[in-house]
Amino acid sequence: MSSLSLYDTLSRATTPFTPLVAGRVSIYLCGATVQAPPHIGHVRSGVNFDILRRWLIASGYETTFIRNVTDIDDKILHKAVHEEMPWWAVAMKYERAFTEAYAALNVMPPTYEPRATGHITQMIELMQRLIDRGAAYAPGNGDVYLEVRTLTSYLTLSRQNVDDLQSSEDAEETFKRDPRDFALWKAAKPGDPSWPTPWGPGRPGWHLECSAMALTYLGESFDIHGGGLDLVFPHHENEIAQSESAGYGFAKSWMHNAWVTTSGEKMSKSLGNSLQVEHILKTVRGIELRWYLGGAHYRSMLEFSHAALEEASTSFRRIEAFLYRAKEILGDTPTRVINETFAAAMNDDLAVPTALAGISESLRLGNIAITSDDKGAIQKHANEIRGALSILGCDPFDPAFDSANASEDLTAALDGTIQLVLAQRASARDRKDFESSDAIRDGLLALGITIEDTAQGPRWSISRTESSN
RNA sequence: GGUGGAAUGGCCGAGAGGCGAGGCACAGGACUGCAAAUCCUGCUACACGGGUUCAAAUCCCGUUUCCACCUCCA
Repeated sequence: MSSLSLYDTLSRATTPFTPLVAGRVSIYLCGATVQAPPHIGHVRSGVNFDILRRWLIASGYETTFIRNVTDIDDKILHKAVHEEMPWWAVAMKYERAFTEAYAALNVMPPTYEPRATGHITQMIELMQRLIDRGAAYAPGNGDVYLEVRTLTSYLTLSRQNVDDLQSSEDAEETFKRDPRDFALWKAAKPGDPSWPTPWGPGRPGWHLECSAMALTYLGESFDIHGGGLDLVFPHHENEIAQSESAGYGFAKSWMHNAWVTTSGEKMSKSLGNSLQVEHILKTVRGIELRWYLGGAHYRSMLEFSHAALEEASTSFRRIEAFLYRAKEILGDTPTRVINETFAAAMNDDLAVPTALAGISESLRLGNIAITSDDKGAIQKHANEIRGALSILGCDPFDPAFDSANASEDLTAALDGTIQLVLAQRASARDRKDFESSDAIRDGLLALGITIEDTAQGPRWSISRTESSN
């Protein structure tokens, strides 16, 4: 069996993964800044790293997965003014929206989900340490800055030169010693929320929370730090600067997911609400959206289109239909088995698209096995397909998706009813009264019930009701 | 200006020196009373121009087009 290799943004290479502590993996993922409802780009990140996590767990690692919520930030404060709500109500509202979106897509809840505002003490301790070590300074107005010029290394992740950075226009009116210095802490302005510190009341800058929380939950160094590609600079560079200046090892490797784009462009620029998760979920089920988002390689741009989303839904339903049929024939839910083809693909930097080709092959063989009534082969392929889908978080038998379980009684009653109707149809067909038998089939179809005549007799299923867009 | 990424068949999307990834769509066939589902067959591409090589979608040089980041974006 192959072993896992992952691409590391820092070294720009795919190398064998070796955890700091044998058998254990620690991951910190930059989660949401809760200032707006999630769009599908946000949850792609969640899905991509959820697949990583599931694969690590399946590979036998004990996994600690921290995904933060940044619940204090300029944009949240602006939004609070705009929505005429307290900033903390805005943050909570959108945090819930993210939680719901993650749940709809079967993204496992993190081991812990720390909020920035719950870690002010840790941030103050970290700033004090940075000041003591001469890496940070408090100019006296209440701000605290990290002094970039004192760093022995900076911008190693994005491989830029400090001198090449375009400095911000408003640099002259700040208290910075150098325009590239960044704020660890911001002095309170009138009306802003603030917390007391040795340097005066204020609130966290953007980057500090992640360094403080990673230290709190994962320790001085940990295995993998993840996030969206756009966080490489400045967010992750500044996290590195803070944590390393404080004397901590910090992240051993870095993983970044690519964006979902529209018309070749990154989403945020011209985003209406049409690409919000909530809206997309009116056209496809969560499991189908996940299949779509997780199907592309995590480092490839995913060019969103409704047609492509529909295609993903179609192909997923085909796989799902096979699993349900297999379950009917076998009389038992398939188990989860990881075959070597799938494992090899996943071990190669989570090559999901390659893994998908393997699933297609299993599906074909599984369908052939159904035709030839080879129960052993049906079992084998159904198990392997379910095993693969479970890693991708798209297992139709997962309680998160398997709505049939929730209404067993109703399903049984409906099945009995349909069987009565199908008996009528069968006798019509025996009489060669196809007009009547087709009328029954069409009537059921109009109610959203699809009838298929198989070698094992007629089979019914509920068609998905298109709520359209 | 600096740093990265991308261009593959009607469409989506992998791969990274040699053996046609895969899917969707479409066409033909098998099966079927007809459908549906399923299977089989067909369609066979790597932005452009050079070069290296026995062999290039893949490596090298150049070009074009597009995208991103460069201090508060997943």
